Amino acid sequence: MTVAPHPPPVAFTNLEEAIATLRRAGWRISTARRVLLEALFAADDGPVSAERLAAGLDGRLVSSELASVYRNLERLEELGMVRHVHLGHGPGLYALAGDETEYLVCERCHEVTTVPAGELDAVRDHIRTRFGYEARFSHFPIPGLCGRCAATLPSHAGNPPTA
Amino acid sequence: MTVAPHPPPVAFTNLEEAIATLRRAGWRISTARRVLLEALFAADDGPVSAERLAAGLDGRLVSSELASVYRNLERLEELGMVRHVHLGHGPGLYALAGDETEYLVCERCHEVTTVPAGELDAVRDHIRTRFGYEARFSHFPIPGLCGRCAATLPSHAGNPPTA
DNA sequence: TTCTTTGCAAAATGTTTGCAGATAC
DNA sequence: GTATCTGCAAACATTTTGCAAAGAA
Repeated sequence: MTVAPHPPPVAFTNLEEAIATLRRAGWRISTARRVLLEALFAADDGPVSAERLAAGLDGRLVSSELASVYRNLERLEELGMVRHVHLGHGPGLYALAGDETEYLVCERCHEVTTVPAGELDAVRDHIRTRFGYEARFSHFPIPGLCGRCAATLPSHAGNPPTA
Repeated sequence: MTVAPHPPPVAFTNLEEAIATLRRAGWRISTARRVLLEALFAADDGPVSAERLAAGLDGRLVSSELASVYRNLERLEELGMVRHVHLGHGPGLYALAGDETEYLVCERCHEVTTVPAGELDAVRDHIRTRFGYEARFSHFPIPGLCGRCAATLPSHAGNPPTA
């Protein structure tokens, strides 16, 4: 299975632009695709599972076939219009590219801390300099322990103050 | 400054010590468990899937039941003697705790860069200071692009086909 | 008309669970 | 003797695939 590269900037800010982009890329615009894009645009509470997309965001929108949703998400990701993250052990969660929010996830209490794009640039710079590696925390999140859990933990090491 | 992340330090350096630790924790030492520990100690080429452990590292050792392997790995992990990583989309990979090697994985070519314990301390410090969060890269790796792929990639333009 | 895409069903993959019998202590 | 563990089979969750029919261009 293929993991998408850095999403190229396929410009689009609304449904019609997205559709135009797909047309330009030679895609046929089926109902299933239009509906999937609508769901992606309508998903305002962060990345969404394929299942929830297929269910029309729990019934708010027209629902569609899970298999087609997966197929289209995969191709949209290759195109750079969609990305997906794994927050913990559940299903992958998908979102329109462009929102490059990153995540810190607590392994213990599963708290998810949202990190606005750019705030990890210093970390990325460090990793690039040291390891020649262009880190991207938007596919897998950064796992670890939130301040609270780290403080609670049977302290065997210098654990962080609850910042 | 930064010390071992998550797993509590359950001390053991060989099979017999590990078994003694389990006994102390009230575990019964079944053949399945002994065999699993043997496989974990014998796994010298990095973290191993449950399936490969169950297969006695491809036949080199006695094989055992996959379900039991999962059950025991889970409990060993709770005890802090085992940890697991997800490198890419395959099965989880397990290793004895103590080796806190971390990983950088290229999303493009799947190259895995091994990072000796401690070398990401600066990154961890930064994240702790900034977000009050004790990062641990040994469960999910840091994803991104290796130097070669990042160079190949028309920095955020164009869309190379994913292999 | 032609080639892509869908919908459905079935398979594949990775992991978890229920339970009766085996086994460590 | 008894509570823990195992082995097996079946369930489960997520994702992928094959294929005939539908539909976009």
